[in-house]
Amino acid sequence: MKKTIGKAQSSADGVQAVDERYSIRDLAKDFAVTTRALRFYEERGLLRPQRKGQSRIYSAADRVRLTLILRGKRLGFTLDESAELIAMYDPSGNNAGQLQALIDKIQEKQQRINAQKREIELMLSDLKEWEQRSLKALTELSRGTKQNQ
Amino acid sequence: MKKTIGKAQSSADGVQAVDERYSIRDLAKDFAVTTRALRFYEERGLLRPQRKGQSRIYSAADRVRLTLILRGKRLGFTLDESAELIAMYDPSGNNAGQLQALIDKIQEKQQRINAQKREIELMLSDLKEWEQRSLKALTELSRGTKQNQ
DNA sequence: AATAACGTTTACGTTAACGTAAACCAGGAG
DNA sequence: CTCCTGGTTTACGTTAACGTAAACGTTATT
Repeated sequence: MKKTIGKAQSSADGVQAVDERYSIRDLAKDFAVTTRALRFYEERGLLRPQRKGQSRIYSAADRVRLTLILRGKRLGFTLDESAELIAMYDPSGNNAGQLQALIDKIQEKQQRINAQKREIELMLSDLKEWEQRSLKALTELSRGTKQNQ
Repeated sequence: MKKTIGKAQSSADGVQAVDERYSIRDLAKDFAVTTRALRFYEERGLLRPQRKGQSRIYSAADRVRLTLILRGKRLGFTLDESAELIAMYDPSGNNAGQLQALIDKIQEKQQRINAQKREIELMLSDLKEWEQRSLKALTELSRGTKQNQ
């Protein structure tokens, strides 16, 4: 029932070679996105699958990237922001400065979310206060009409 | 130094008539939005200023609405959502069901925000873990090169 | 050979929330 | 009368993140 394409690679140059290969449909199904979206992410530089002829072939690394993209979306990042984040996550130009910058960027987002949280809490307490007042007004009104019910 | 237009209204029909009148520029300046935005909000039914000839005249009530619109934006609501919220806030079709629905809607948003908060906390703890590992790798590397610095 | 299933590229369409002119009116200053 | 300032309407432009064809190229199966 495994949906891998071709055969697994047992590369001679070590590390773990669990490099399964997925078609664009596989990824789309597994992550519940459209193929259009996947091609779009590639067009925007967020994914770089290999090619076998014309067709795209995605690796486990691509799945990780996609995971990050989608996580970014859930957090309200734009694709460009996610691109940045991924580039920093990537152990390519791996100096610690990048990592710290990444952390900073995410903490910024955290601030915004906390601010939102506070605002929405204020809004809710406002509303519940109103609710109390409305209820009180209603009961008084029903008393005014001499137990209408 | 008051930027009111014309004279204040002392309406005979009671309540508080602190109805100051503002031009579109006044509102724009006070809330740091463009006049274009204000006209746009009106076009979308979020504001309904009076007219004096062609010109729009905004009241204190309009300022409240605008406040809600902007608060909505900060919370990530679309204009349509804000429109709903404002309609519910508005003591026009004032039955308590509306109010409860409004509270529900906002609590939904609250859930989403809390979810985001959790996700971002996860991300951060992940990143900090990585950071530790990177640092450790670096120190070991420098020990390997026999205190290179 | 024909059909189906899956892939590709190219390109125009869509929604949201305004930005950015263009063209025009109204009234007060000089 | 002319110019400025500030307001108005109409309407096309813009960005983001894909959706939705259209037209066409592989295999594999019937």
